[in-house]
Amino acid sequence: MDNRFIRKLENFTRFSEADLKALEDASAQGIRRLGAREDIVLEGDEPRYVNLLLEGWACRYKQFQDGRRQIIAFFLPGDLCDPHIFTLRRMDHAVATLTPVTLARISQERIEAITTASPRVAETLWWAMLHTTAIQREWTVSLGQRSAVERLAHLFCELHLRLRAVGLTEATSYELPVTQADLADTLGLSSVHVNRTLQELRTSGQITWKGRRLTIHDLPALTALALFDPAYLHLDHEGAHLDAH
Amino acid sequence: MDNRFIRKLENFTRFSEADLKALEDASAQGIRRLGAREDIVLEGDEPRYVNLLLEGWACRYKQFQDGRRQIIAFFLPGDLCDPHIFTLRRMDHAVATLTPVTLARISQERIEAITTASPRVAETLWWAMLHTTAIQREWTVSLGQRSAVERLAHLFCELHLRLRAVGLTEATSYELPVTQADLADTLGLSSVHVNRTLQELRTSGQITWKGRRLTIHDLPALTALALFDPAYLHLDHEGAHLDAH
DNA sequence: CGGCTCCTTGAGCCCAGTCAAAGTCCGTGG
DNA sequence: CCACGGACTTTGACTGGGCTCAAGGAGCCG
Repeated sequence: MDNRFIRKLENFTRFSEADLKALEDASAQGIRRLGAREDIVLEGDEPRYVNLLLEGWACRYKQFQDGRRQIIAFFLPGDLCDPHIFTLRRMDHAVATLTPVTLARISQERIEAITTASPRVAETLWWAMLHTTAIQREWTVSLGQRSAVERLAHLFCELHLRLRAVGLTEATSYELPVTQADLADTLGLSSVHVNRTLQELRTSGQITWKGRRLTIHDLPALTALALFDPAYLHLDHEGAHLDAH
Repeated sequence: MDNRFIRKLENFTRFSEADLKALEDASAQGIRRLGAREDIVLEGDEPRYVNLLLEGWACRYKQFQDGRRQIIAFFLPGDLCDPHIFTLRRMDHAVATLTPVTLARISQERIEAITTASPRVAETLWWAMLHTTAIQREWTVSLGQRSAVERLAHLFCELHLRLRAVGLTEATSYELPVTQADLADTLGLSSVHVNRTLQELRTSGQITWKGRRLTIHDLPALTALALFDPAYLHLDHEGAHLDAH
């Protein structure tokens, strides 16, 4: 299966044929391709569509007048930006691509149609939203309490599991198509310090990061260093009681 | 009106008599009183009820084995903890009181009943959840990009508007019933540094904080210092098109 | 009045930031 | 196939915001 969206959602529950068809149809609507570092949604925009990321990486961010920028979240393939965003009048943050991406645009009506048609799908979109907010909380914890190495290690562990959930990892490695400056804006560090912290992880033999591919050499050790507990991702088939068949 | 919950929700839309009755009834269920610094929900618990905070302050938090603690969110009177939390199997964080509180416990069935009975109420609970996650994003920005003074100033501005939305401010002041250590765990600072930063705000004439009451002497100046933009709180009657009558 | 808890202050240190320059990689065009 | 340019990474030297440790003060409650 190459539909990362459905693949992600099936980490919660297994769909029926009808569910699958409805989700496939929804993710084939309004396909757009964008290049790297393009804005998808601007702060202040009126929400018009739900954007579904099919390929590539994007991010939420907020930027101050003085240039400081915080990346608030990463969108990975299969991630849906805010299924209920229509309730709000204006976007309070921006969304931009990090790499070239493929997006689907899903209308409010279609979201309503597929959730009305299947309570299982409705519940699963709820789950996706709770999963997203749980990540946001964990980022709050990282920025508030973790040191530079811990933050970096934690992010690498999180990305490993999120990408694995959509089939985008090899055994111990994955594509990490962002710059050190992006990581700096994500982790609340300077890019110089991200660079030095990466070297610390490299020389201690924890990771390799060459030509966009990150390899984790000792995941248990990195997990311990990061104080990483995967429970908050809720990727462990928690909707088993809703499974089809 | 002394129902802070309804008062908060009416910052989004105006309810009908039937909506009001349903919400009043829901917030009168399973009333509990707890003292200061008691846990309401533990990390790892199975979610059983939605907790509605009627009086007092509480917080979400996460704590590491080594003692580091991050307060992830404040719950103020009228705040509802996670209306859809039942979808998840286990809590990935804890909730505790900061002051003595009064809580209502709302069951999953009742939440479903009132949202099914009134699409307006359903939409408003959606709004409340989006409001909460927007605050979480802004805290991410604060911890990632704002300096100590800016973080403190930003928090004071945010609390001012959130408390005003439920009628808990005087013109320029409000009750701030937390310790400097709590603020430290919220802002990712040490309590010593919070103390020094508070003095900076005091000696520059921005605030007074005596006997639990915080007074902001020049809100525009504090807003500017904090780079505070209230848009993310979405407290500006954004559901006007849904108003009853 | 004794004993909490919380706040305040001082001294010294360190993690991470800033500034600046050089090195590397990669795509593009001649 | 090489030269160029731009984006990104790496390194060095220095600075500073915020941390730690520690002790003393203030307020409050029984």
